Amino acid sequence: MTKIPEIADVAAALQLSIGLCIRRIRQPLAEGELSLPEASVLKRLEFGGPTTVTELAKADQITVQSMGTTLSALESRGLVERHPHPSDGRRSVLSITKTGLRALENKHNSRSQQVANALSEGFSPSELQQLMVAAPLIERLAQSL
Amino acid sequence: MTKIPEIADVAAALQLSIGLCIRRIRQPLAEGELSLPEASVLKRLEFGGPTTVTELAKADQITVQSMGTTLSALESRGLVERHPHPSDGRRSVLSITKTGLRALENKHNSRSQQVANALSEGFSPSELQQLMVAAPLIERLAQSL
DNA sequence: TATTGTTATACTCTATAACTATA
DNA sequence: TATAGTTATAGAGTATAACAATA
Repeated sequence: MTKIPEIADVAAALQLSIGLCIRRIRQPLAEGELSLPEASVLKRLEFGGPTTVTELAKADQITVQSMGTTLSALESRGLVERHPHPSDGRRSVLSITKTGLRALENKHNSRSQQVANALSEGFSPSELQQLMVAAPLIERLAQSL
Repeated sequence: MTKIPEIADVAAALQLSIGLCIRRIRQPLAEGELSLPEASVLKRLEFGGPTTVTELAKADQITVQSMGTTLSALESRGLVERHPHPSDGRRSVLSITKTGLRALENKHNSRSQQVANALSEGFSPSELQQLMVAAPLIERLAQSL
């Protein structure tokens, strides 16, 4: 019989694990690597097509200004391009460049890929299953903070 | 039959959920609240008793210098105290103060408590169980990054 | 020499505030 | 007025480098 866990125990366990994740993932990247927010933006542009700063900010639940910072960094490295919106002069339309697509393909240049590599090397299928189940729960937790 | 999840799917799901957690938890705290690293230090001092900067840094897997920053902030708010080590003049011994203990007790003044509150309000026992199973896996993932 | 700790500096990712330009 | 975006500034949490004091 599986015992119902105490809230405090779950909270403590998650804080420990997620806290460590935060610290690890946040560590400085080597030259040219993609940070988590950068990879997130590039993936959205790859799969969702060209869009605006405001839409990208909404998708990642950060402010427009913060998204602007990330986009400027990506633009200066030639990974995204800014074009004027055809009908609305206020907007800019962002799209991923060929260089950006190549950056995403590289298996070692992003935290995303490092996560994937770590998973494939150190976890069993049933553990992957358990992580898959937990992911949406963690997202819901984040949403409610 | 539960399907074995694709590595890429697990990686993407975890990035989304943990990434959002990172952004949420990192948001500025209200005056006097405890940040995640601050609460972590206070809890260690509460349960593990007085110890040194180096030990605390090891426990949270950050550099001594970074831990020093956190401790200085806590000290200036009167939540921890620094005392000379009895036999080794190089070391300082940190301990939690009564004010620090009171800060930990307050149910609303830390990210930790916010996590606990969110869990108790929005998750079923079986979901808590699933999170409990995932926590050590996430920690192992973080360790291997 | 090795260990403990501090100070100085910088980086990433985020925020708020104030602004310009367009609708 | 409202919306889209930029620029300026600040803050949290980390890092590395260089140093002083003690073992």
